[in-house]
Amino acid sequence: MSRRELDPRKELILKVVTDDYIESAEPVGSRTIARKYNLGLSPATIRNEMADLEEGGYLKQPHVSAGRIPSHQGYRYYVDALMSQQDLTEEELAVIRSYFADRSRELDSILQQTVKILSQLTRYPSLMLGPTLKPSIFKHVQLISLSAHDLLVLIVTDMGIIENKVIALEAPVSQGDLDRVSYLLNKKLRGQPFAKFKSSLFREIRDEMKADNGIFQKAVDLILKTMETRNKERIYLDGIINILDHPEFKEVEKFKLLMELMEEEERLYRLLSTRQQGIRISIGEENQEEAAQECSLITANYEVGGQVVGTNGVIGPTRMEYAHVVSVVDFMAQKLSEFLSKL
Amino acid sequence: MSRRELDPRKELILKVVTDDYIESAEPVGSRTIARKYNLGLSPATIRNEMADLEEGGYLKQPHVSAGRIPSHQGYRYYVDALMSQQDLTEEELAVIRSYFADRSRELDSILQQTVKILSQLTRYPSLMLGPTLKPSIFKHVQLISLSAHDLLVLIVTDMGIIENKVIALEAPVSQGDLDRVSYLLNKKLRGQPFAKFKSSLFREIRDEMKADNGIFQKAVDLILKTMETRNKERIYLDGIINILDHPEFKEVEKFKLLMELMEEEERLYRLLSTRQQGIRISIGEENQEEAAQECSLITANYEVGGQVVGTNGVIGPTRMEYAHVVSVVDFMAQKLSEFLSKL
DNA sequence: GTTAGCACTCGCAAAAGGCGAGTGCTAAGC
DNA sequence: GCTTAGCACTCGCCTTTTGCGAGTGCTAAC
Repeated sequence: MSRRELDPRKELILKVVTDDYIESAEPVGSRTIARKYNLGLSPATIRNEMADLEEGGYLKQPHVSAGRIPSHQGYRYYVDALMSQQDLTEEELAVIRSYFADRSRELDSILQQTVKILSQLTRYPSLMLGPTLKPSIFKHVQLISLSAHDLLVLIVTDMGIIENKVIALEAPVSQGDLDRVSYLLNKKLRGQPFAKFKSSLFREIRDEMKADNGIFQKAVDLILKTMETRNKERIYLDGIINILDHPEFKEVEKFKLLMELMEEEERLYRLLSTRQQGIRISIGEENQEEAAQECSLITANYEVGGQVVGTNGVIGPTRMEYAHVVSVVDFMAQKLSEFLSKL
Repeated sequence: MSRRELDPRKELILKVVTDDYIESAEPVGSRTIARKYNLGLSPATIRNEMADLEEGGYLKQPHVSAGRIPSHQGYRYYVDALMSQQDLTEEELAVIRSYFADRSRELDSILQQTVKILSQLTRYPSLMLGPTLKPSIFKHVQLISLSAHDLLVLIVTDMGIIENKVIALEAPVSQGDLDRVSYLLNKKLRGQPFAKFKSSLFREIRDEMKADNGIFQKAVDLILKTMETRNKERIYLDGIINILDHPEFKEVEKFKLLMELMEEEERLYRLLSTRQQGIRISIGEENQEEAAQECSLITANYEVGGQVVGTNGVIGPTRMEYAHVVSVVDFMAQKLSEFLSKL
């Protein structure tokens, strides 16, 4: 990316402007900088530099008689080259560590809690794309008769429940029969990684079933299809209110746009999903999603056994505490990876 | 309650004022009423009546030179005695009916969907308190080994999955052993209503287990405790953004208060939980919850086998379309009751 | 290249003014 | 005695005006 294309003094001023704006949410003027940051430069000099930075597209002025704020390009440069690394405080580390120390919960609530902690630590809305099935190991399938014609199918992986679906049957079946099917499926599949599930394996099972009992044909088909093409990963959200603490959302309309995005899983999914490794920062218009074009999104993928399985992240105004959030999101993804890998 | 304590003309005027204010969100004046509603009364007469209604506490003036709006007492009278019944439109009926016609989903997503439809039909945020365990029938328990020391416990009722928990074991156990325990528990419990679960039954099972295999003692204890004291019912939410369409929430602070409430399950639980039968309307300060004191809450309980198991409802400004929402919430609860009872 | 000085811009907040919807009161009418 | 026309009055709100101040760009001197 674009780095080291500005001379050191311009970089310094861009950094100071960005830092100050992130903190204050007010356009920052040359006087403020001179007074507050002791750079050994007069306001006039700073003004000249700022004019250059504006010409280069790194800063902009909301209106003529105001100070400067970073443009998207300015933020991008800041994030890529200027931002000072900010380590997590002891408290923050402690919160995350102690959270992951307690292991006796099921997957769903672990993820829900994770995203809650993420929003508490960053003070921004946070999101999470739940883990994919692929690298998991099949643990168990169970068919449970709910009524004469309804069948509950449970699929459990080494990480916990992944899928549960009710299937309507045409012909009634007894729990005993279901147990036999469950037993056979488990015998075939237990301990296998999902990644290995191939159509051939399913066909083999189906044929075996057919020989065994014809009436299960349809049910088994459905189950196998469920296993092959499972629903989208669940999306977890927390701390949406945090966004209201920032002046860029004081107008209800702005907030509403974002809130609408939050209520639509499909769009969130598109926003989050990427198999790119490591931390990802999308600033403003870099986001495809229109409602998020005045926002920045910081995400990191988490892994199980070296393979990316999900994403956690934080969304906020482009004027976001990048340094801090990057640290938290990164560390969180790391810990979550460790945690899930241990399961 | 207070009904028929106003003469018919005062009632008429209170009704007209309330209807108009609900629609327009603007204080309504005597001229407007005379012009718009053709009551055969001059503005002056209406003014006199309104002055009386204000003295009686049914109306109030936001400020001297404005029209009148209903007070909480006014809304209460309106709701109890004046509100005209508003039947659901054919479309609305169709939406709900066709929704409940499709049965092949699992409980959790049914409830999630229900609350979504509720908010779409009413255009207010809607809430739902998930069903309690009590009137359900135990269908299945399954112990699944996730790793050497982690055990997934699943409890399934006739309505679908209800509980799944990970339990840490001290000593490793094999899946085969777990299957045996599952089998025994199921033999004892399948088909029993949860309401019949008594400590004595559990003790009996535990004793039998003890004789069978000592190392399961602790696991079984945990499972039984889970069954006895299960977590709070889940709370479902949808359509929070709808509240932003109403001018009473145009100030972010007002909205934030409500949003904070929505993110705290504990408070929502207190707000919703009641075993009172039928429809319930809480207007403004009648709500205990402070954040909801400028709101009204309309809820109805749903039942399985004649026993109340959960609550669904809608929250909105006190200036709410009571008649319509009451119909929707009521019908929805009814259909949901039917649906769940059929399972 | 840096900086002091200065005229200029312009958003914003407070003050001023005018409008209009709505009221209460009074007195006349049915 | 209830109803209503008439009228003076109130007061929130919208618009306009005004003044302030933060900030700028330019110029000229260092």
